[in-house]
Amino acid sequence: MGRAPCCEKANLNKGSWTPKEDERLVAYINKYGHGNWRSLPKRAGLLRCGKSCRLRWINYLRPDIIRGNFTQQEEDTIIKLHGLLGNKWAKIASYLPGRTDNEIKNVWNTHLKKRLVAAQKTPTAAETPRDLESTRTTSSHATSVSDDVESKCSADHGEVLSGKMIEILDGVDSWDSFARTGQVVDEISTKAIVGDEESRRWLAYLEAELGLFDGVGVDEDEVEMAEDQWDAVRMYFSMV
DNA sequence: AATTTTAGCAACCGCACGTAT
DNA sequence: CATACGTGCGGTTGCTAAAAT
Repeated sequence: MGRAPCCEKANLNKGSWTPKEDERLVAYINKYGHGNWRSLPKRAGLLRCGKSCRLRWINYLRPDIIRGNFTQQEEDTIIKLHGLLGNKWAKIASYLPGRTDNEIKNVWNTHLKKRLVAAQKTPTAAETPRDLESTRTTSSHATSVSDDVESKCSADHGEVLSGKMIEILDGVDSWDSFARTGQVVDEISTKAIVGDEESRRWLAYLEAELGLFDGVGVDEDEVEMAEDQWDAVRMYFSMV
């Protein structure tokens, strides 16, 4: 038995959202919350599929979205997390507050993948072989990078390492966990990370947490991690 | 200036997973 | 336990703007 379609397709708008539709969706969610996405369009008076509304909200209309170019550090983080996690865009996004899985996926496919391929052919100061080496601590998850780079990424360090790292990643629970360590004390800061300083500290935390960037820029005094989280990291390195 | 090609991005589609019944 | 349903994720498509010819 096939599943019923997620929504009645007839007479629903598709394609780009109009400002009017955006306005209506934002107004509704601000007032009532999204609740059940499937029934939201009808309640909000939108001729859209619930999935379409959800996507539009998550990727574009959410107030805590950071729009604009990715910083070098964000790009480095994506490259290295992709090396560990593969095409787990949602997981990667959870380590980059304000960025969406869709956006990260697009950046990867349009910029970073090409850069990695180019860097592999002609290593530069920015993408040295050592830099690339750190991305090769990866797993079988990776499937979408160019075959050349991807095969290199998956070959060297094996399943056990990445598996344990992923366990730690799951344990750390990304941004929310960071917030709970006391780096971010209030709900507003947690939900609307826009300050450079906040982002920088978060990325430093991430670096320390994952051993990214080969220790560059990591300052343990500044990055106060919960003791049990440091324990997880120490345990990881003792296992490797 | 007109046309073609390429790059970037928003959105759609189908599947998988978790949960309720 | 089986089924239906809601949600989230990842792959892919298609539109638009910019760059190249």
